[in-house]
Amino acid sequence: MKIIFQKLKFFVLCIYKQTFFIFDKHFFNYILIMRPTVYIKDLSQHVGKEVILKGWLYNKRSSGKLKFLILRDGTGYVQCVVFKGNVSEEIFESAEKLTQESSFEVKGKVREEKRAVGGFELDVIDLKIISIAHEYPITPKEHGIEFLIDNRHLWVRSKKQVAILKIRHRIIKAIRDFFDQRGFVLFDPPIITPNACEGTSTLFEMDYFDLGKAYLTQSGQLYAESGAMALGKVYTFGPTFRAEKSKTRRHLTEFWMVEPEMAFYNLDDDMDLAEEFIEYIIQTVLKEMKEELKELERDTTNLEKVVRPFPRISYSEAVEILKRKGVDFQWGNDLGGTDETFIGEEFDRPVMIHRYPAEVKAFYMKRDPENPKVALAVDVIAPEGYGEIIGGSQREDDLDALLFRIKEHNLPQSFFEWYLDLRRYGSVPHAGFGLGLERTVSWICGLDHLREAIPFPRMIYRNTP
RNA sequence: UCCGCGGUAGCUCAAUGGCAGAGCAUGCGGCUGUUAACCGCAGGGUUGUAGGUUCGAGCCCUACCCGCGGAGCCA
Repeated sequence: MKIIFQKLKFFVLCIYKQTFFIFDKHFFNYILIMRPTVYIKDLSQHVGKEVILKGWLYNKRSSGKLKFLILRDGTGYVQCVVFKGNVSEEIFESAEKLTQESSFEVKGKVREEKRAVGGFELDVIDLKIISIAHEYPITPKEHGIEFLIDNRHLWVRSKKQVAILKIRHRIIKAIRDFFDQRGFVLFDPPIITPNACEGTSTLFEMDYFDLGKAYLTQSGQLYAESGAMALGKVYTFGPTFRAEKSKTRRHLTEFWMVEPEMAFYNLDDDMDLAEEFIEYIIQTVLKEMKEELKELERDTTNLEKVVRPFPRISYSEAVEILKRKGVDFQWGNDLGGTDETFIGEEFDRPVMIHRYPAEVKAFYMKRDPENPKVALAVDVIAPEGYGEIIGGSQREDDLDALLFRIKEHNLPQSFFEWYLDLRRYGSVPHAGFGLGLERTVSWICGLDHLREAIPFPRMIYRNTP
């Protein structure tokens, strides 16, 4: 504001009804300065008062001398009523000029109005156009997914997308609150890594100066183990990358994952934490994001059932369920997406499947002392067909056993020397898991595709906008 | 990588092998309570690309490009 005053000597400052006006020397144009700032979500506190709102035109309807402007400001939507008898000719024409998504500020009196969406309405006294929008591509009619994704930078303005993104934000906050309240320390792993973490997935490769190839991380877990040995309980939370040419609604090439890692935890402790974690996320979102879930028309009856304890079955029991359902399944194979859906259907809340055949799981998972054929691993399958949202395990803490696994998987031992050091210097039993953020968002919001669960999805055939 | 489906106006979609159309959006006009408002008028097209069959192709055939859905892999 200082700059404006210095540059424009001939401007006059006026204060009228809590609003500052700066007029130019002809008293022709003026700039409104909001005092106080009012957002649509707070309108209930201003009933009967004059306020100034700033935002964008979501939709417009008119009826002769009456215009209905639906304003959105990111916090909500409100219908602004412009009646020709209440405003100057100039203001009425301004309202006429507004196109979809034009930005403007509007001054008016707040009124409770049952007929309007949101329950409040603004009787417009003054209106100032900030910028007239060009013809907006996303019309109030339906669009195809290709077009919407092409226009993702604009699509995020749409009601459902706003609701999803707000729920995503709340889930992230719930995740952080959960761990922070339980003595976990955030421990950020590197994004650029010298080797494949689990040795199997295809990674995004890059040239790293004179050091040869480097890769985008597919998991922060190995680094988190280092953190757990330093800080006891840690969690990582960041983007991870998979170059797999997956082409399904359950996959992105770039996605966010939260990975807690705890010293002195065994598999049972790990499962206890995982179910408490999921319950916390779901119940928090149900309690605090009612409006957004309603906007998404999400039937929350199934989500409400997500309370501890969750059913825990072994992989072998899962195979029995599949066989009982008539699925041709061989003990030893990994569970596919459809298998998971079949098993998920058996329960009304997330199901934990533990003790998988060691051969289908990663090298760092500890074998079950009571049955060396299985690893102390656990996957949590979300209901309603949303599939695996958590994968975790107790880690191999014995140096010799881990060395054997690395050789068995043909992994280059030199890359894992630092990881082996964690077993050389005060090894302890420890465990952890990873939760896929977008799958969680997708499940809670009832989405049919992961691409709507992240602002800018990265998929095999798309890296724009 | 494999299997299936699709590509027509800015968008969503129609169109027996026979004049390329509608709704929304845009522009102009009308309406004092609209809720994806409504009513009237107008502009808007190299039917993904390249070949082929045919008197005639948006439609049939071939190749390619792009996208969507699924499988595998995984969170």
